[in-house]
Amino acid sequence: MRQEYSLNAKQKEAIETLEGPVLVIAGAGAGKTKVITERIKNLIASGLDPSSILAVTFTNKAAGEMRNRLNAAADLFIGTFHALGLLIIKENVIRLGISKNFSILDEDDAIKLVKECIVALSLNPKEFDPGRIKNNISRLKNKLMTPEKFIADGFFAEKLEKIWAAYEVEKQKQHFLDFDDLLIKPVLLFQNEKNTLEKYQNKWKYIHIDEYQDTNEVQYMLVKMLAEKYKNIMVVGDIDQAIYSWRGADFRNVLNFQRDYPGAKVITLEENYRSTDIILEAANFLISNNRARLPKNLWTKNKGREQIKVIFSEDERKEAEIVAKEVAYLSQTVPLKNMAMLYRTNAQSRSLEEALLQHGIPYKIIGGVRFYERREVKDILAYLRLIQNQNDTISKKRILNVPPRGIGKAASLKILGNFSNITRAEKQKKEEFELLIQGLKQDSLELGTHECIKKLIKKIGYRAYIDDGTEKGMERWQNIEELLGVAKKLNGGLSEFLEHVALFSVDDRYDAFGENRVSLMTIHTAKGLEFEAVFVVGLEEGLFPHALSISSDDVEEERRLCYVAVTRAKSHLYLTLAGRRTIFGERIANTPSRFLKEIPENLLMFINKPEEIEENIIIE
DNA sequence: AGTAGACTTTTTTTT
DNA sequence: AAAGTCTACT
Repeated sequence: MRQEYSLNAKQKEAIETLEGPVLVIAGAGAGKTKVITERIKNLIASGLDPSSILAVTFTNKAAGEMRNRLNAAADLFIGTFHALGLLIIKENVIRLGISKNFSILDEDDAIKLVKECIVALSLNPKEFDPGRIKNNISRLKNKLMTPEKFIADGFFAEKLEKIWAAYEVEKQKQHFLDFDDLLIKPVLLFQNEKNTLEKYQNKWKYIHIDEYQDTNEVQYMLVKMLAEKYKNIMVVGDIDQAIYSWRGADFRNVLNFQRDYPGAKVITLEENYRSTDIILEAANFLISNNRARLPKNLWTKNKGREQIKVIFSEDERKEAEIVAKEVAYLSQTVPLKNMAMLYRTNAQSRSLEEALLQHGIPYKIIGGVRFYERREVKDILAYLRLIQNQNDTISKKRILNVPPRGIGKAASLKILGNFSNITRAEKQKKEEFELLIQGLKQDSLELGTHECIKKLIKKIGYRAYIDDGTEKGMERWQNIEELLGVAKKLNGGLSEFLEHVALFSVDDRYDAFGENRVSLMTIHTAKGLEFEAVFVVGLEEGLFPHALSISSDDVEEERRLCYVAVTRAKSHLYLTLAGRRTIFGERIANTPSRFLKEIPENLLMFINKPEEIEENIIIE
């Protein structure tokens, strides 16, 4: 992905400004990663101790790429906000009153815990959807709100507060931190202990923040605190690529940078080194429909040879079929690994996959049902979490009878401590289970994680349990083998392994130089990547922009998402749409996305365009 | 305690 | 349409 070109004047200015606050506004493909890495190189070349440099990225993938470009050796922190938070927490567990054996709750388990709290409060989980409640809690936490400070107005808010309070208590009891805690705890620590904050301020004197438009309030606070003393901070961002507001991100942080850091130098990078002029012009027209933005006009020296192809098809199957055929055709000149199919929702990958299989085109899905969330993987991880943190009842509950060892619902409740009328047989089962965990704990102290997991699988007979000879069973076993592979590669202790599993997701495995396959992923996942040929599928009202964003009046974020999608393409761009689509097993007729109409027709080449696209609704 | 079949939910995006 | 959850029966 490295761009081989000499630096332009603006880029030079950015990488040669080594002191003070700097805001770099960098459009898509303008070389922002290059600016950060080159500036870090300059800092090190000027004699600065690398360990006083901090670089925070939005994804692990971006962090990995940055580290590659810095030729690995340099000893500095490059990582996500969550990894940074975890580092600070681990160095201050005692001050924070957190058990050393804490575990990180993944989103799944966090929602489970919320559900338990809802049930414990005698509320109906159907009325108070655990996932939605968890979202609400998360949004509030990311604004540094607490259940105590929260002023509940109205029935729902009152219940929310109760559930939230119970959730926090339960987390404390079971030695859990959720993703939000990884950011909040350091901020609270710094607010309460100025000398601790100062220690970190003195440690990280030169701070770099990537994707600043996607920082939320806690992240913003954390950065502000760390940068306050020396004010050597470079943030890089692009408001037009802000696509995480639903997660609490606030692109106004970019707009406020000059207010927060008076005298900040502002550098705007507008020359794009990625796409053709045709693709860029389309992107510029599209995004100019947004009101909330800073005027910016990306330009390029790349002359495009082909228009953007807009392909209409009857339904999602035909859409996938055409896309697969086009990929096969393109593959004569463009390697598969330089092509990507991008979609709004994960569910769309299915039809694409089927068509690719039929055509025998190798592909890989990035993201989707995430690896660490697969049932068999979670089972094994639950054992490991319980070994590490005996207070973790979420994991205990999960594996008490997995594989089946005669502990049913009733016995399970008693063993988890809710009842005292335990029978002799149940008591024995309980003791056997405890013995098993103790034994495994001993193994984990004596063996490396890889060996430890192998022994665990053997002891509980897990392979026989999941690998039943069917194709699915084989696949499950393969996932376990992959997990073993991760453990072997990491070659560290159990807690290190569990941390890795908690903070790194599958998309981190994406490798631009790896196997020759087409990539399939959501547009969110594609942020920061680039491909010779890009297929953006499903450009229909209701899907993209998504119906939920239309009803909540947030189409501008969808448009930014479309802008991100379009600007991933270097030379070939395809926009496809279907007249009807199966959603929830129901055939739905769709009209073309408004985004298509926002691109001037002279940049487009229509294929299979129906006579009257507006009246493309057919009653079946 | 374990399972087959009914019933329900899913699909917005994720560190 | 498919996967997950619940229920009632063995």
